[in-house]
Parts: sequence; structure tokens; C-alpha cells
Amino acid sequence: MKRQLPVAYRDLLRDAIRENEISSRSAGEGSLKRRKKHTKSESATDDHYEGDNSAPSFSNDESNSDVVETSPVLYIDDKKSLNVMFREIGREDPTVPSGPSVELVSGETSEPEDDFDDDDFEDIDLEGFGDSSRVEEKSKSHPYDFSEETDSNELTVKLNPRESEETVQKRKKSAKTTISTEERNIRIFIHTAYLVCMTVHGSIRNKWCNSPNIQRGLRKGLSLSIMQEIEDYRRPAPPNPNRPLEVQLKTRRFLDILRHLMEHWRRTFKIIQKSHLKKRLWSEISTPGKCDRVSFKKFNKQLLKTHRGSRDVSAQGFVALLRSLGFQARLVFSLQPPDFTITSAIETIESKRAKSESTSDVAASTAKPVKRKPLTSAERLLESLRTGKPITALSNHTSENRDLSDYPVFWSEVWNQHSKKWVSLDPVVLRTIEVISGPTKFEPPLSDSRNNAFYVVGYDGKGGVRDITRRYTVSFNAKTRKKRITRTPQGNSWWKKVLLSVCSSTRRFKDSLDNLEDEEFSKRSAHEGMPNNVQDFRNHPIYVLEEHLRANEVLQPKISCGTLRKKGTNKAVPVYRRSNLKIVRSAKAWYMRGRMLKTGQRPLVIREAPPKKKSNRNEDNFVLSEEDEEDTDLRLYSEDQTELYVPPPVVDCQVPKNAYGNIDLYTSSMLPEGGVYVGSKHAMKAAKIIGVDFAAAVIGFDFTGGKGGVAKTQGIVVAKEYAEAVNLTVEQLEYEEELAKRQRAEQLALRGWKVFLTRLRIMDRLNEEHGSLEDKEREEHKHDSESDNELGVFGGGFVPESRKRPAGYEDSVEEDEAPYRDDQGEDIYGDFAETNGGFFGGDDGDESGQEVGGFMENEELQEEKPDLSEFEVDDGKSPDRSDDIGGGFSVDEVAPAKEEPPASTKPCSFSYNRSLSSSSSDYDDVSESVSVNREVNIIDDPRNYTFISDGESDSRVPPKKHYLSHGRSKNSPIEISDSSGGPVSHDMISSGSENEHDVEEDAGHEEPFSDDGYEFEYSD
DNA sequence: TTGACTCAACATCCTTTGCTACAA
DNA sequence: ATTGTAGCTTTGGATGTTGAGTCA
Repeated sequence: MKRQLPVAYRDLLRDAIRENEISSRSAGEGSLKRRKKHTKSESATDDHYEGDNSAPSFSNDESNSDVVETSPVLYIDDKKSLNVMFREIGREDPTVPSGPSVELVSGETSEPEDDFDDDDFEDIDLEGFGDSSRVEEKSKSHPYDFSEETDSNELTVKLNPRESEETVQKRKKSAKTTISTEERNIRIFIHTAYLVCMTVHGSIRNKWCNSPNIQRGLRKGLSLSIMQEIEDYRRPAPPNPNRPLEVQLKTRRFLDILRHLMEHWRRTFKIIQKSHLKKRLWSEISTPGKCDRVSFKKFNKQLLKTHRGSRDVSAQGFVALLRSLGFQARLVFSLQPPDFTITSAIETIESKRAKSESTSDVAASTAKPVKRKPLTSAERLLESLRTGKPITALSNHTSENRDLSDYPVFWSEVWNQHSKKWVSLDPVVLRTIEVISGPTKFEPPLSDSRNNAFYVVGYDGKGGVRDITRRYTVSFNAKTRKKRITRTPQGNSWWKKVLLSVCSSTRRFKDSLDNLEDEEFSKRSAHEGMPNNVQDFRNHPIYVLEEHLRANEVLQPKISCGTLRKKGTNKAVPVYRRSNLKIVRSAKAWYMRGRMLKTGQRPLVIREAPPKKKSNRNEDNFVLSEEDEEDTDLRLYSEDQTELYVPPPVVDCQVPKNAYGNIDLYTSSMLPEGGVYVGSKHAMKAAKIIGVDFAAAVIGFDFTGGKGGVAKTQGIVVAKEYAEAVNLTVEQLEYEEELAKRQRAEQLALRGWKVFLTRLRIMDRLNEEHGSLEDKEREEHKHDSESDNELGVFGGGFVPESRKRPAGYEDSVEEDEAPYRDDQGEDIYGDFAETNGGFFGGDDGDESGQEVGGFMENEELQEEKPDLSEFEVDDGKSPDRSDDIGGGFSVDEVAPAKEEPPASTKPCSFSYNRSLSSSSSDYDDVSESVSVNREVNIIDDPRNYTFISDGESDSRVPPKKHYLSHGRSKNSPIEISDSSGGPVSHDMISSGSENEHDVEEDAGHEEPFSDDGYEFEYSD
């Protein structure tokens, strides 16, 4: 059964996929095609995104197409790489159904609940609980939900019914607290999908901000005084010997302009209380968000005509305004993906905590703009005096958008060329200008459940995209880093690639501003200092505590760089630099990494070795135990105590081998001098054929066997001198294999045709002998166009007309005296006329027995027809592939026919056995067979092939040897039998009996074939 | 109120060189 | 009698991570 995508994620995924479809429509078909391919090629992990019944219909609704029409050119140059990125995120990453390469949803993608109560906290509360209840409802109605006994929405599947009640209780308890690995992976996937979507979303909005039309319109709205101020500022100052003062002066004027612009913006652009982007809890992912989709047209209208919009649009418009005045302005976007580090299963706890935290923690935090309790008028007055903000604005602010009054998601940065610093501006939410050096107003507290500065991305006017989170976080190393996907190396490189692929082609490389910014960031990192609690030292990139050392880590030199005073205990703990941390391994472990101990090294750590689990391989190991005891210590060394392993070179074309006759090749550096690695699977065979010395390369160990490790070999090492010869031989072997593969495919195709033709002929014959039947049948088929089509499919291109006789067919039929008699001369098909006719009328073990009669009635049978395309992609791993499909001819030589064939041809009869016992367990083992004595001419082909010619068509069949080699497998019913008393295969026997059985019990019988027959043939 | 600590439950890492039966 | 290979089975103990609960 396919795993289902939990209800909670379907909506987001659907959105992502829909976006992708939109993108593919607007940006060409490439990604659609890729998606298909991807889906097909992905492993089982992909399944839960493709749940059959859960698969929503991703039809493009009208509103979307509207967006598409007005959407601007995309920034993404390399959408393919995004697809790849998703896979590269790491093995824990569930593969992605499609690269969400484009995001066109506006930022306003949150819930429809706009009119909340006055109390902020209740709002969140209601939202959380309301949503979770909705999730419950959904999950209960879900067809694959097993959690009926439990009242929460987790999925519980009892695997072992014999489990004791206690364990079940324990399981339940634990299942309630943490999510499964699968769900964790899904969360990571959604997190990354969100990042991609939102990064692209930001780049689209950034591009919109560059629109000359919008910029012109916004500039027009500026007052004359501001324009004059800017002009003054721009006017080149007279040369001043006191330069530092000039910088300060310019900076002051620059900031003044910014302040005035902000005031202007606040006056002119009204924030309508539409929802804006915010972080969503996992329980809310399923909430069908009522999206206020903003097209470019709408964006244009909001900024230039109505001057009303969400605060996100407002911030974007402000960036456009700054750019219109020639400032280097960045659109800053703080992405709000759901937190993938949350692994708690019960979201209500989280939301509860979030609620409580937002009351207390936020208020206690250093950052100022917080959700507050309603202030009294006196307090408000005091507040306004303190902050210098007018009372009206404040009261407006708090009363109107209490829900929104936390932290911005979009804001702007302007480059101050005098002080060489970025100035952060938010005229919308925070209404602040800040040159950030320490803690910042822009960073929400970590406990904020709706907004976190985990991914802050800056989009500049030239299309450059940079991660500037470092500027807006105080404890990046200690806290923020751990919340980002970049906490792992794979995640880090993935995120870099995402950003790079969103960059415009001109901004792929760093410019001088970027370098200055990097310097600023590294300084800020250095100023962050040590964490003040134990938890933050965990996985800290700079500092480490001794108690957090892993088993194979050691501090050397052990010099502390400070102390941590643990809270509560008042104990000072030494803190070390992570750069002093060394990884230690045993000599063997180093060897596995291609390194050898330097001489005279003493172990950094001596540890008691773990008890050998398989020391009792033999009873007589008892003797060795003393030795073992001596050797219980595990000596561990650091990397700088080792050197690169130099294997013994190849001498006289003899490859050095280890005790097992192999050569260890765990790394490429372990290849001996004078040796060449040939990795082909045919390499060993090739070396044997040409008789040169070689050693199989051991590249690792396989532990799946359950008996410790088993060496995994792949390829060989040969002397340099023989490499070319071996490679040539390998090429030849590969060619031969390819050839054989093709031949097999061809052979199967021909078999299919043979059967088809035979059936046609038999049908025609029967129709001729029992004309009434034909009419009846045709009438049936008239109403059954489907089976006609299938006939065509099976025939490899025959249109239904093929039921008519092919040209020249009649003649050949008339030549045959008694073609449908078996060796005993019994007319085995005689009864078919009365039982509606046809060989394959039985329902192939499906036991429905309804479709008795007719040649092509059986649908299952036709599904199992040899499919030529399948052989195109045959990986060659299964040389007995044909046996999986089943079927083959038994070519019986018979007495010469009336007419003497040409010298090189031999007339024979052939018998066809077909087995449907495919490896697929979906079908019961099914066998069918036809024994047809039919005169054909076997022409010996000079290329060692045999042509079977029967008048109308020639079929090329490989020589008997070939058949026999394929008949090896148990499952293969193919065997050669001479009619002159040669061995008769089981299949022949069984096929005969089956046919008799058919004849006797065919009409409407539920079991057209005897079970005994199957067992006889296929029982293992 | 926060953070240190413990416990429980998983998840993940590290392990590091067949055996037997059967067909050709 | 010899040789080649398909099929077997899917470790398991130590270490690491996380959340819940308790306490100072």
C-alpha cells in the first residue's frame, strides 16, 4: 500500500506543485517533463507524495492563469539545478515530486481570519485549536487513517498484534510525543520547498520593484521639499580638507532624507488589514489558506492608484521608491518557513507554549515592538512622549492591527556610500531606521511563533540575492544556526545553490559591497561571544564543552579559552575552542580511509574495546581468549598521526594482493603505482580471458548479510601494461552483452508476433469451419471496441482490420490438411466451436470465467503480452528475462510436408508454451499454452540463426543452444522436443493436459486450467 | 521564569572478507 | 566430480538526539 501524505501537508504540497505547473506553463515545458521523469525514477520514498487517492487534481484554476499572464520574466536561470538541489539536500531528504521552481503566490497567503478579537493571545489560541480540530476532522475522514481508537490525529499502525499491552501503551505514549522519521523527512521537505518558493517569490517582487513605471509613479508623488533635499544632498560638496566631518555630515543628511521618505510613505500608503506572510505551525499547514494573490497588475494598482495594500506590498513599494531616487536599495525578505526542527507530535503544546511565550517572553525581550496588553490612555501618552511618536499613530497602530503588530517580514536596506554601511529601514511595521551593530529591533525573539529571523535574504536592484541573516541575529552561532537547514553541510551547500540560482547572471559573483558585507558579518560573528548556557554550546561552531565531546573526539591541546558558569550550580566549566578538537580513530579505521599510522606514534586515547560479538566463532577460540584479553584496549590516533597509505607497487605486472587474494581499494589513493583500476563488471572476466594477473578491488563491506561484514568487490586492478588490453576486452564483452540483450528482445518480439499470427490463423480457421460463430463473435466485438483496441496494441500496430485475413492468407490455410490436430490426431479444438471458441477464453486464473471464448477477450492476458519497450531498458542484470515473461516455442521437427522445401530449410511443427507466471505477485501463477502442429520451414541462417518461415512471414529464432540456455531456469517452460521421441518437457505434458482440460470444461467453467498443472510446473 | 538535569524512546553509527544447495 | 552461482537474510550494541518532567 502506498504511504499517504499526511493531510496536514497536502495543501502546501498542492500549492507547490501547482506553482510548478504554472511555472512550467509560463516558462516552457521543461520542468513538466522533468517532473514526470523524476517521478518515475524516484524510489519508494517518493510514493507518499503521489498517494493515489490523495492526489489532488492539480487543475489550473482561473485565478492562477490570471497571475501567469501578468507575471514578469523569471529570475531563475537554472531551474534544473533546483530539481537537483532537492535531491542533494541529503539522504534524509525525501525526494521532491517536482522542483518548485517558481513562486507566484503573493505574500498574502494566510488564513482568512482577518477580524480577530481584541486580545492578541486569544487569536493565536483560537487559530491553533481551530486548526487542529479541522485536522482531526480531515484525518478521520481520510480513508487510510488507522487512528480510530486514538483521539488525536496521529497515525497509529499496529504491527505486532501479540505485543503486550504495556508495550502498546508505551508506544502510544511515545508516539504522542515525537514524530516518526518519515514525518520528520516530510517536514524537512516542506521546509525546503517553502524556502525555494519564497526565495523565488522575493526575487519576483524584487523585480517588480524595478519596474520603471512604478518607480516613475512613486517619484511623482514626492513633495517638492524632499526632492529639493535630495538634490542638495546630491550636489557635489566643495572640497573640504576636513574629510571625516564631511562623511558624518553626508551621513546625517542621508539619514534625514531617509527619515523624510519614510514619513512620506507612511502618510501616503495606507496599510489595509489584509493578512501578510507569517510563520505557520505544522498543524496549520493543512489549513486551506485563502490566498490573496497579487499579480503585477494588482501590485501596480495598489502602489500607484489606490495607495492601499498589505504591509508586505507597502515595504516593496518603499524599496521601489528608494530605487526610483537612485539609491542602492535592497528588498529584504525574512523567510518564514515552518520550523523543521520541531519534532514534537502534539502541536497544541507548541501553540500553547507559543502563546505563553508570546505573553511573557516577548514582553521581557529587549526588542521593543511587541504584542502588548491594551494601554491606558495615560500610559499611551507616556509611551508617545518616550518614543516621540504621535499618539494617534500609535493608537491607530495598536487598535487596527493588533494581530499584525509584531515584526516585519519585508523591509528595506539602503547602502550608505559614505559610511560604507547598509542602513535598515522599515517604514511600515517598526517605523525605524537602524544601522545595525548590536542587537536589533528587526530580530523577533526566538520564541515568537509567528516570525523568526532565521533566513533573511536581501535582493538588490541588480538582481543579486544574498543571505544577510547574520546582520539581523544576535546569537547566530548559538541559536539561529541550529534552526536553519544549513546546519548540515549538505543543507548549507543546497541553500547556497538556491540563492545562487535565483541571482541574476550579472550578480553571480561578489562585488566590492559584498566583500565589505562579508567582513562585517565575520566581525559580528566574532563579537557574538560565548553562549551563557550549556545548551547553546551544543554544536556550536566555535566553542565546545568537554561534556559534549563525542566518543571519538578529543581536545588537543587542551587549552580552555574561557569558562562557563552554570546556572544554579555556580560551577565554572572550562570552555574550549572547537578548532582544538580532533577526531581519533583506530589504526584500522584510518586504513579504511587510506591512511597509515606514522612510525612511533602513541595513541591519544586508549579505550577499552567493545566486547567482540563474534569471538565465539569457534569453540576453540577459547585458546585465543588470553591473547584477546591482552588486546582489549582500543588505541585511537588523530589524523595528523597518520600519513597517506602508499600501497606496494605493481612489480613485473604482478598486482600485490592481500591475504584474501584481493586488493584493498577503499580510496582512490590506495591504487598501487603501476596499477590501473578497471571498474567494469566484466573486468574480471576480461582479465581471465586474456590471462593477465589481476586483483579484485575491495571497495567496502556489506553488512546486510547478518554475518558480519562481507567484502564488496567492484572492478579489478591490473598492471598498467595490460590495462588497454583489458579495456578492449571489456568493451567487446559489453558489446556482446548488448547484442545478446537485443537479440533476446527481438526474439521475444518475434515470439509475440508468432503467437499473434497463429491465433489469427486459428481464429480464421475456426471461423471458416463454423461460420455462424464468426458472425456471433463479430457482433460481440462490435460492442466491444475496447478489446479491439487491445488487439491492436498486442499486435504491435495492427488496426482492428487485422481480424480480416491478411493477403495471401487463404492460400496457405488451404494448403494445410489438418493443421489443428495434435500428435495423437485428436481434434482438440473440436469443442471450441460449441463453447464459443477460442483458446484463451479462460480467464487466466482470475476465475471469473465469464469471458469464455474469443481469442482476445482476455484482458489480463493481453496486459502480459511481451512488451518490446521493456527490453529497450533492460539493464542486463537478468539474462533470463525472457523467462519472466514466459513463453517460448518448442520446435518439433516433423516429417517433410507434401511439398519439398528448399535445400536449406526444414519443415517442422512448433508448439508454443506461454507462461504468465511472472514475478509479479499481483497475478496468480497462470499458464496457458497452445500446441499447434504447423508446418514451417526452418532455414539455417549463416549467422547461426534460424528462420522460421511458414509462407507468409519469416521469424528469426536463435539456435537451439540459445533456447536451451534459457530453459535453465525452473520457471522457464521452454524446451526443445523432437517429435521423433525426444525428451518432452513438463510443459508439453502440462500444456497438453491443459488443453484437454480446456476442451472439456471450457464452457463457462470457472477454472479453465487445473491447479495441478500449475503446481507441477511452477511449484518451487 | 529559566535553565540544568534526568529519563525514556528512538535514530543513527559502526561493525569490516560466507555458507549451502543445486544445476550445469 | 567439479565448478559456478543463486539465494539466504536484512545484525545489534553503542552512541547521539530529542522531548517531557522535575527541581533549584
